[in-house]
Amino acid sequence: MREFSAIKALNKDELIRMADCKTSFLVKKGETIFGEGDSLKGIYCIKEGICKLSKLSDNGKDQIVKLVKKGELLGQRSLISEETTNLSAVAIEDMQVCYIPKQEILQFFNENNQFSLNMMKSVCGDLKDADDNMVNLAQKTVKQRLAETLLKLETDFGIHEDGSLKIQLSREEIAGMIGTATESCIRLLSEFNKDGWISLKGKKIMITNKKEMQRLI
Amino acid sequence: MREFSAIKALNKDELIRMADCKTSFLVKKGETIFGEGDSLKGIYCIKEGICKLSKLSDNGKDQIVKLVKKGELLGQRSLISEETTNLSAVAIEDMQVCYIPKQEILQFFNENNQFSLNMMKSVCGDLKDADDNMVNLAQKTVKQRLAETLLKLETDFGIHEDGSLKIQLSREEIAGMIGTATESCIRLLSEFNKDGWISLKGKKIMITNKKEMQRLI
DNA sequence: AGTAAAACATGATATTTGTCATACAATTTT
DNA sequence: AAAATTGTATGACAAATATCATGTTTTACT
Repeated sequence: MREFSAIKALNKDELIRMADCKTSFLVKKGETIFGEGDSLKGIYCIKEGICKLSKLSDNGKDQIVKLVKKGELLGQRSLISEETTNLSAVAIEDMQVCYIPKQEILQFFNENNQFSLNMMKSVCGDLKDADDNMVNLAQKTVKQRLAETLLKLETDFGIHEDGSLKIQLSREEIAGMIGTATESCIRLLSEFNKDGWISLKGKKIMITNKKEMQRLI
Repeated sequence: MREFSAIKALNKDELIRMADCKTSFLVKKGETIFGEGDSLKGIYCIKEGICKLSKLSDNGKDQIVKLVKKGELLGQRSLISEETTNLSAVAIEDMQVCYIPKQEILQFFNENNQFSLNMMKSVCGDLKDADDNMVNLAQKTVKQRLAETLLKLETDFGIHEDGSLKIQLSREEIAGMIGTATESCIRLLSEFNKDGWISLKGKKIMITNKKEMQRLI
């Protein structure tokens, strides 16, 4: 029961604790948690790992809408709207995920207003991010978007001891975040590398001149 | 009191009815309801008219994120998140708007779960729209976005007896919706006109070949 | 009504970005 | 370990779009 009162606060740590009383399951890198158009009977809580929420466009490219990490929920929008999902969720690294049935969530809604309010805040946060993102996609150059995305990846997911980004994305995935062709993304990464803004060592990306990159945005 | 129970359902009509017990005020075309970064102490309910929610980008262009019409609320996101607004709200035509203080809204949240749930659904709907929009902005051509936007304007706001769009937007505003330069927008409208997909009579826009436009998207 | 300002339109040109082709490197499979 | 697949890289070119310039039309103003 202690865990159930914890979910009401919807803090990341507490949410994970609540999730502990659920049996979590492993989702391996590249595996799908749910696909576009699935109808969900509950939501998922991420106990470990990162996944991408993306939507396949008609031109065959996968646009990444959001990266979701430990302590966050997946599928709330669909559950609340009582619609099928508009996005797919695919693991970017191995994950531990647990499932909370719809029924249980609705019970929280009814029993505790603070829970509703917190859930609403979370969705509102997503909405703000989406709006900001829209403006960037519409008004900024690919170069600016790449710089901004790299900086955001650093702040959101941190760096290793050697300074390289902890999160590992393929060039195609980075392109999918900034909304450009993979080749363009690769080209710009090379350019940033030559300019000394970043340093590319194999798969690893290290931001070496944050100032200049921020100035570009 | 009947009106207060009505807001809990958050139907558009009922919401307007509730708003009736508030004194509404006139906002003239072009006037601002709130600007970016304002901190709101309540939300607005639109009883009549349409406004645009937009964000000014660094390049000086105004990106329109959403058009809001009769029966919809303004400022919920900011109120729920307890943050300053990230968008500005400007009237596109003369409006009748009424103001509901924060306190009153919070009371509804506490007293009635259905109200919370409905508010949440509304925000979730906005989030879905925003996500879809992101994908369009990132992956579709300006031409496709223009066609899609025109069709959406027709379904969302209807047409006059002569078949022309009821909503009147400047070329600059249309450009701001699809995320392009005003000149590019004008050029494409001319092209659509020449191709017989639309018909331009002064300010009026009439869609004359819906099929072809849908095929493009 | 006459003037100023804003909105609309279009051409010429530059820039950005996408596409296609090809090559090499890294990873996975057999 | 070899072969096959996938990811990364880069050049050449094409297409899309932005920018700048300029003219016309419409709207707003006093």
